[in-house]
Amino acid sequence: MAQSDTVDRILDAAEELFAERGFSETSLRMITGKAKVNLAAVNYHFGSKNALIQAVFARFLTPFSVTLGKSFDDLEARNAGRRPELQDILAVLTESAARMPQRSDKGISIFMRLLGLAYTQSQGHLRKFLEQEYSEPFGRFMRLLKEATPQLSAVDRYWRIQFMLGATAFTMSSSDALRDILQNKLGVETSVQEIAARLVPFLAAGMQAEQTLLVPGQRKAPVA
Amino acid sequence: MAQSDTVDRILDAAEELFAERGFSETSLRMITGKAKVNLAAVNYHFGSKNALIQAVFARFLTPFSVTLGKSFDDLEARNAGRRPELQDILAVLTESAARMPQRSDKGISIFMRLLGLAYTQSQGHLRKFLEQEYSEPFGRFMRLLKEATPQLSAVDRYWRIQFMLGATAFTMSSSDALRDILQNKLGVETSVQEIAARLVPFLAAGMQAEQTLLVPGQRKAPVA
DNA sequence: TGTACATCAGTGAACGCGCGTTCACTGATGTAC
DNA sequence: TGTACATCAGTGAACGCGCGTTCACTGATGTAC
Repeated sequence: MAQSDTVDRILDAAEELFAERGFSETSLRMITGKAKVNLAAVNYHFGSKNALIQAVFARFLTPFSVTLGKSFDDLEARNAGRRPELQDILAVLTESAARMPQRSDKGISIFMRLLGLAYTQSQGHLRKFLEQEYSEPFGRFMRLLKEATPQLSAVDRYWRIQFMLGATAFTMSSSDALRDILQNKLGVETSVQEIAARLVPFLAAGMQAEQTLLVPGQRKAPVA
Repeated sequence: MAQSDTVDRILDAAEELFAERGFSETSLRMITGKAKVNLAAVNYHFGSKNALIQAVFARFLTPFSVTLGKSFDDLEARNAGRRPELQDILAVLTESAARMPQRSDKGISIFMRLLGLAYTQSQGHLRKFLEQEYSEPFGRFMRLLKEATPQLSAVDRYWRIQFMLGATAFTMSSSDALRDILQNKLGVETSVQEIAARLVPFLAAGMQAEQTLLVPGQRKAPVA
């Protein structure tokens, strides 16, 4: 081999194992075993396990954020000043994800599950890394969401975005397990694209629900 | 001390640390250190770390499922044969949670975060335990949801329930962090009750969104 | 009432194990003169 | 064209550490006779 493929083999194995088991439950010995490389190669090429985790994310998030940026450009050009529709913004996200070059047929679901895990597992270093590297496309997404939901107060919008992220990250982060259950219970096969197609209307409807009315002091826990 | 309180001290410490850091990231040494008991006491009283995790869940889930069962009885009595409203079913859940006797002011948020972690972290033994112990109230909740959404196909309902669980579990499992951000960014304080009051309309609207229309073969990933 | 024994909560120290990381080393390839 | 040196990917073995668990033991309390 003229150029080493050790780095890629490590990234491939790590990506799959992290998606399957989470970060702290995946050891370097599992990764190097699956990748058929020497244990010390991870620290040689990446420096540490944490740096490897970040490299796994960078490898798929960097091209994705480029694709996403272009899709946002298209969307804004199409709308030419009019405010974008919420459903369109969400569709841009799912379509950009689907358009990514796939390393395997499991590509999108691994990708989604990793994003879910990043949010869910308490990996401080990873959250910092993602905030630093991808604040631009994330900020742009938030700005578009704000324009598409002018009727919401800032606080309502904030929480509803969390609810959306939650439904998405959670569903995608356990999508393999969920799909298996569905297949057993209902005898239906479901692709990631189909899940996304079901998710988008759910999220859009939730975001556009009637404004939350909070009566202060209402429904406090009663004294026993 | 006539009766030992070691067991309760361990459960209190474990509950708080698990909610803060997750299961595998919390060691028995942290727990026994915080509880000010001997390291070996966990294995003496519970048998293993996994059994301790299950005991933490049993301590709050068992009384909760009793309360919830009664609230479901009330709901069905009130409706007397008519089909229950979706919003009412969800409200019963949040009110039952709020009515639980609290060990501290952090009670509900710890409780919620633990449920989120149970779903999110890959703890096979815990999932099995919860399925065995609490299948009855969970099944009842699912049946009520089905009655309240007769317009949905079984597959659509299945996925939308996953989306609801996701939004809830995710939001609750990081609610402290989210609340901190909100407080910093927007200068607003938010209680768990208020988050729940915002979440319920979001979920209800999502569940009742227009039926998903899937055109087969549409929006497949294009060949590059 | 006194003695012997059983039970049980709790303890201190150690066990073996898997972890991420380090280190001295090899062997192939490229570069300078 | 040949030799000396530098660079670099990769390796095998070991390091120290924190982990969950175990074990022999203590000391207080209860029970039987």
